[in-house]
Order: sequence, then structure tokens, then C-alpha cells
Amino acid sequence: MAAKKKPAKPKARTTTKKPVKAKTPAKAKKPAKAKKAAPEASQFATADGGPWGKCFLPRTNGERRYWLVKSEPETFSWNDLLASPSQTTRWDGVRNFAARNFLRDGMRVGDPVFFYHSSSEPPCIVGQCAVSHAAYPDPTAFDPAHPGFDESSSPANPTWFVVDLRAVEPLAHPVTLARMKQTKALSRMALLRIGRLSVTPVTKAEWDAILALSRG
DNA sequence: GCCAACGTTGGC
DNA sequence: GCCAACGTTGGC
Repeated sequence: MAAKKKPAKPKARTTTKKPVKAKTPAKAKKPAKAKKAAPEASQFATADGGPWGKCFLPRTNGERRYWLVKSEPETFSWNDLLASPSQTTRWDGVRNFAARNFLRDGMRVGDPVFFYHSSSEPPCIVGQCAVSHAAYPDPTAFDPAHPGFDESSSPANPTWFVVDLRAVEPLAHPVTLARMKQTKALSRMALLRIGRLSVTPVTKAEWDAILALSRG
């Protein structure tokens, strides 16, 4: 996600939907085609959860997990988040099962989340936010007039979910994708391995490495 | 604008 | 269940 939106198509961006559009982090939705049943996606749906299966394991008391959401700034930027009421937005528009699973089954209130600008020059992480409300059904999927409409999702049996994200603080210096690619400690980062996913997990070590880059 | 990496769809 | 065609994302 977070990618909120972009120009004309709905992307899934994120959040907000409010006045503007909603973008979503990631993918966009597609205009409704009718999908049918909904396969659970691939590499993330393996029995052991795939390479990022730990994201879904039970937590120890007070354990935090770290995430990254993407948004195209033309659709929904970090500044748009800051300008939102309570600097909080609903991260809607996620229409990818792997991203949905991280969002719905992995994220918990209080988890730190990096905010990444995709399709920007340069693509980079620009801020930190936090999960302020755990997953709930994405209302944009229920609205036939919304580009994120998906007839496979209903209130009784929702396919797509959102979380609420609240801004915490901008990075002192944005950390570009190019810089992340040059950083050894980030070589296994989900963002770099599956670049098209709008919601990805970040390890504590990766989180700290990125913050260190943002200060330097 | 190109293209790589994937997800989705649908025939078989 | 396989696979080819197609669509989307998003970096470059």
C-alpha cells in the first residue's frame, strides 16, 4: 500500500479516502472485475508462511513488529498524511493477497511503519507512522461506485481489509531505494525482494539500519 | 517508454 | 493442474 494513488487509476493506496481518493498502498484495484473466488497467494501462503511466516506467529508480551507501506505521492503523500485529521488515515485500496495478509494478520496496534514514496524521484522512505487501529474490512470494496469495488467482498465475508495509520515523524533525511540497495544489512529486505508489494514486513535490524541511514 | 517480475484468467 | 496470454506495478 501505500501507495496511495496515482493518477488515474485507483491504486490501492492507501488510505485515505477521504477527500481525495484513496489510495492504497499498493495495488490498485482494479476495477472491478468480478473475481471469483480469490486464491490466496502464493509464496506467502505456503504452509510455513514462506520466508516471512514469522510475521504471523503469536507474539510475546509487548513485542512489536515493523512494516513498510508504499504510496505514490501523487495519490497520497506523507504531507497528505500530516494534513489528515489527527494525522491519521485509513489505509485502503490494498488488493493483493500477500499484502492483505501482512496487513490483516500481521499488523497490530502500535507497530511502527515506514512510509515509502513509490514512483517518485527518487523513490524513498520519507517518514515513520504507526498502526493506530487494527484491521477491519475495507469499505471501498463494498461501494460499486468506487474504483476499489470488488464484488467478491461483502460485509458478511470481507475479502479486503484496511488499518489506520497515524504519522509519527518524518525521517531527518529520506532514505532512497538506491541507498537501501547499496546497504548490505538490507540485502534481504522484503521491499528489495518483492518490490511490487505494497505492504511488507521489516525486521528490527532493517528498521534500525534505515533509521541510521536517515540520520546520516 | 521500456521492461522485469508477478498475479490473474481461462482454455485445455 | 498446467500453461499461455494478459494486466499491473514500479524502477529505470
